[in-house]
Amino acid sequence: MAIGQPATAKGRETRERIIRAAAELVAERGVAGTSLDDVCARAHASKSQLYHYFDDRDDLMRAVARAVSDEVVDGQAELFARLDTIGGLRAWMDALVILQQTRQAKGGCPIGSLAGQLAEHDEGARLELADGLDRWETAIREGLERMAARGELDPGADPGALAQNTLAAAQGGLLLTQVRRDPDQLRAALNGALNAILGARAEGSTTFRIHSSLSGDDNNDGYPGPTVT
Amino acid sequence: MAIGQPATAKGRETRERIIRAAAELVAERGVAGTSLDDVCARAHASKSQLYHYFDDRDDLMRAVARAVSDEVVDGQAELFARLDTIGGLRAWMDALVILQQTRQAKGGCPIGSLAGQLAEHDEGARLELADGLDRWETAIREGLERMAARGELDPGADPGALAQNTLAAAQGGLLLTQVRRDPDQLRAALNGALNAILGARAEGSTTFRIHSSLSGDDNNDGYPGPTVT
DNA sequence: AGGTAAATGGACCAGATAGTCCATCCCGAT
DNA sequence: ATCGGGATGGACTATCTGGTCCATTTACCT
Repeated sequence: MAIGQPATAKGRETRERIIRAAAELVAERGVAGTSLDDVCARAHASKSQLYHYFDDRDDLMRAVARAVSDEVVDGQAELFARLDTIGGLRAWMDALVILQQTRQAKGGCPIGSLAGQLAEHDEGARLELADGLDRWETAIREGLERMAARGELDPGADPGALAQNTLAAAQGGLLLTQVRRDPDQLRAALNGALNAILGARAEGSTTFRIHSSLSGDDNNDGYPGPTVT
Repeated sequence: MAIGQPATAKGRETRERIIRAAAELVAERGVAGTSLDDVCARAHASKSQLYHYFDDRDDLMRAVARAVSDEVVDGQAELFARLDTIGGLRAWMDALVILQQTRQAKGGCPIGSLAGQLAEHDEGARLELADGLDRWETAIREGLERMAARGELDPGADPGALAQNTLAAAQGGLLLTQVRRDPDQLRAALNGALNAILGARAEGSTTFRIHSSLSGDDNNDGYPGPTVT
């Protein structure tokens, strides 16, 4: 049985180093392509250290799932804080698209990608990833709720449903982006989610056209996309 | 080097049997959890047969990716044929949700799931999966185009964008369904996509409320979901 | 300082796995 | 029938990988 949490500062450092190395390798080569020997080598650690802090391979991958979830969610914290305005929503979406562009559409969403590799194999890992998605969706929902509290959303609008929808669009868009190696797939999907939110704005808050195309550039309420190439 | 296509009927049969066995095992245990010995055992074949028809493991997995793509797309053919009406769209979405319910939300989309496991590892497999998604999206787009041709969609509506959006919603919804073990996630995501299509209907074709909630049951144009439990 | 628990080094093992090899068998064409 | 190539059987190997073990060192507390 492995130690729960390291007792010393040095121990915590080693544990973290191992998780980080494992997460990097998993991102590069996938779960299956990552061996414990590889992890040890990159972390400058020995097998005994790895098994001192983790029960087995699955336990390590669970820790990786948690670390990845934390990184994805925490990494968007500043953007999440501004999700209570249309501009903030656009900024968040832009950031996601730009990130995919810089990554050349490789890898997809770290959480979504791990899901396909771990969800059916290890229940604990599945729950870690579900927790990450929950925190993500919660951030979106709370932003929309703040908009609603300011009266900017139609009273009949459901921030929870809109947030769920937006997260699904992000995940689906990221998957299409990964498989097609085309960041535009994410942009288009998020565009659709944004239009759903725009359609739920309170009447009179801003004028907009009802039957607008989802992607037409002549649509003021459409999502023009980031300008980075 | 492996034979391209088997020369005899018996050979074709064997090759197919191997692919089917591999696809089944991959669906059950994932790519990483499937060994070639397992595949041989289930296919009642020997190693020499496997290596007679495939170059190596990656080559086999590429064939699996193609077979899975075909199965997913061909398996929806009858539903695809009716995607040119709102009722047909609903029927297709219902079928997807019901399928997830019967599978207890396990596995997600076969194509999407394979994507996370193969896309970054093997370019050929990625292309096979991309092709499957393309055929899927094409089916949706052509349905919407038939609606547009009948004048049931707003002239400004973009069937291509709506189809892309719908596919992204399906994939995102399937991923959320898998991670959260909740088929409702798919229903909600498809609901959003359907609302986008409903919003693009030609004016006057049917009355509908503009600022409707995405999931409210009091919304006649919303997507009530299948009644199966 | 000294003792105790935590942390580390690294050899070692058993099982699994991808891939090889060659002898044999089957079947259709001549 | 027979002959040649495709199809098959299945043993074999080299390597990799998860996991174990124990001796040794280091860090923390009193």
